[in-house]
Amino acid sequence: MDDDRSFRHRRLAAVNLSILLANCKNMRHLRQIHAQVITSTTVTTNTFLLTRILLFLTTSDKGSLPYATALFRTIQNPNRFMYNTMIRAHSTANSDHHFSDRGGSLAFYKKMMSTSSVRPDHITFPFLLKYCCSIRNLISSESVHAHVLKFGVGVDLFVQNGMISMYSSFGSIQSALKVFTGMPEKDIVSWNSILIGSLRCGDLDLALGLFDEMKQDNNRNIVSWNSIMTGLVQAGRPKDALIFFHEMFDSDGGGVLPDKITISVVICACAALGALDHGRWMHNYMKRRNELEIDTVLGTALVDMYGKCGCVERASNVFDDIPNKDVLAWTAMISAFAVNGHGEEAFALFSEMEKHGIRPNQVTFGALLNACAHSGLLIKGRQSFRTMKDVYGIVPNLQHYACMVDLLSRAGLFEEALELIRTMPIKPDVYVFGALLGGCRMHGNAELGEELAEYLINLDPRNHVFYVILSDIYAKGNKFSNVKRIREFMSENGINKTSPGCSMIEINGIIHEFSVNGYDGSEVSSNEIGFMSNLILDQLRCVKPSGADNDQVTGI
DNA sequence: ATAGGGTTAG
Repeated sequence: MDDDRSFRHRRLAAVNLSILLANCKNMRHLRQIHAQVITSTTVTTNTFLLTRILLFLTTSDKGSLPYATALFRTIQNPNRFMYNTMIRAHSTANSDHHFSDRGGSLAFYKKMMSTSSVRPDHITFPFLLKYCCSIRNLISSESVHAHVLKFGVGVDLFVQNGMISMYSSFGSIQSALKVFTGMPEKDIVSWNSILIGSLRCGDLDLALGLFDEMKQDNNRNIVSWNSIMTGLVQAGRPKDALIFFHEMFDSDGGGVLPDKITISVVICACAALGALDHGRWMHNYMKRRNELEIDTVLGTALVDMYGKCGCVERASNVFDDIPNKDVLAWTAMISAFAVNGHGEEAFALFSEMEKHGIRPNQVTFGALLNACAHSGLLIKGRQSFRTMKDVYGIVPNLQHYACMVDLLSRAGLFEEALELIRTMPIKPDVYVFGALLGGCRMHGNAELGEELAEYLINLDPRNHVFYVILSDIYAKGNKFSNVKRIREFMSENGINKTSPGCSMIEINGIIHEFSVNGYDGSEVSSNEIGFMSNLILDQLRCVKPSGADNDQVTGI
C-alpha cells in the first residue's frame, strides 16, 4: 500500500517535472524548479528527480554545464546514471569547459572509481573514449583501454568503435586496425570509424581501399561519403573530392542523398579549386532543397568560397543573411575582403564585429594582417599587431610574424623587419625568413638577400625556391656570372621543381588542370587553353606595375 | 550510447 503510494507519487512528480522542464525558459526559471524539487520531495524521489534535472541541464540548449557540475557536487551518493550523464556532458571536445573543469570526463570517471559502490558500464566507455580522443594523452587512454577489459565490456560493439576512434586520434592506426580486425561483428560505425581513422593518420591508400571494400558490402552511408570527401580535401586533393561527389550524386550513392555536411565539404573543395561554377551550382542546389537551410556553418563556407573565387559581392550578400554570426563567419568575410585587396572594407567590418560584441581570435588577426599585406596598409598593420597583443591578449604565432615581416620588407623597412625577427619570442621558421627574402628580391637588397638565401639553402638544399630567388636578386644587380653559376649548380645537382606549377580552369563545369609543360588531357583542346593563356600573358605584359605589390607582374 | 561540416598563413 505504502509502496504503491510512493510509486504513484514518484510517477506524478516525474510527469510534473517533465512538463516544467519542457517549458523551462532560462536559468532563473530552472533554479526555481530545482528549489521546488529539493523542498517538496522525499529523499527517494529526490534522487530520481535530480537525475532528470541533470539530464536536462546537460542535454538541452537551455541548460547549463556549470550549473550541472555544481548540482552534481551537492549530490551525496551519485548513481551510475548520474556519473554517465556527467561523463557524457564533458566528453565533447572544442568546448570551453575543458578549461574550467580540469580533467573533463576523466575527472568524473576517477571520482566514480574512488567510490566502492558505483562501477562503469558499457554506456560509460563510449563517452570516456570520446573524451580521450580530444586530450591527446596516450597514457590515460591506454589506462582506459585497460579498464574496458577489466570491467568486461571489451566485447561491446559501441566500446570497440570508440577505441578505434581513440587510437586513430593519436595517429596509432596500427592499434586502431588491431581493434577493428579483432571485432567479431562490425557495423557501419565501425567501418566509418576506421575509414576516418585512416584519413586522420594520413593513410589515403588505406582509406580508399576501405571505402572500396565498403561498397562491396553495400556498407556505405552518407557519413562514409562525407568522410572520404573531407579527407581528400584536407589531403590537398579537392578535385578528387568533387569526383567522389559526382559518383555519389549520379549513382544516388546507393540511395544516399547529400545533406548539409556534404554540401559544406563540397563547397570547401570548390573554394580550394576556385571552382566558381561548381560552387554556385551547390548554392542553388541547397536553395532548391528547402530542408537545407543556410545555417552559420554553411553560410561561412559559402562566404569563404565566393571570397576565394573573387566574388566579394556575392560573399557579402551571403554573409548578410547568416543567422547568429560567430567569429568564424565574421573572419571569413574579413578574409574575403582581404584576399581581394579590399583592405579598408576588411577593417570596417572588423570594427562592426567588435561593435557586435564578437571577440576576434588568432585567425581573425591573421586575416587582418593578410589584408594589410595585400593592400600595403603599413600603419594599420603595425596597429593591428599591437591591438592583437595589448587589447586582446592574443599571442602572435609564426604566421602573424611572417605576415608582419612580409609587410615590412615589402615596404623596404628591413631594419624594422630584422628587429621584429630578433625580438620574436618563438624561433622564426622558413616562412618568416622567406618573407624577408621576398622583400630583398623586390628591392634588390643584395647583401641581406645573399646572406638569407645562403642560410635558407643550407636549411633545405633540395628546395629550388631559394636558388631561384637568389638568382633573381643577382640578375637585378646585373651579376650575370653569378646567375649562370647558380643555374649550373642547380642542373648539375638535379635541383628542379619537384612538381611543375599547375593551374586549373573551369570550363562548362569541368575542372581542367594545365601547366607550362602539359595538360591533363580532357575534351577541351590543350591548344585552346594555351591560346588563351598566351593572350592573357600578352595583356599582362602591357600592364605597368602600379605599386610595390605588383612585382609579380613584371616577373612573368 | 559510438562515426562526418565552416575562418588565417608566408
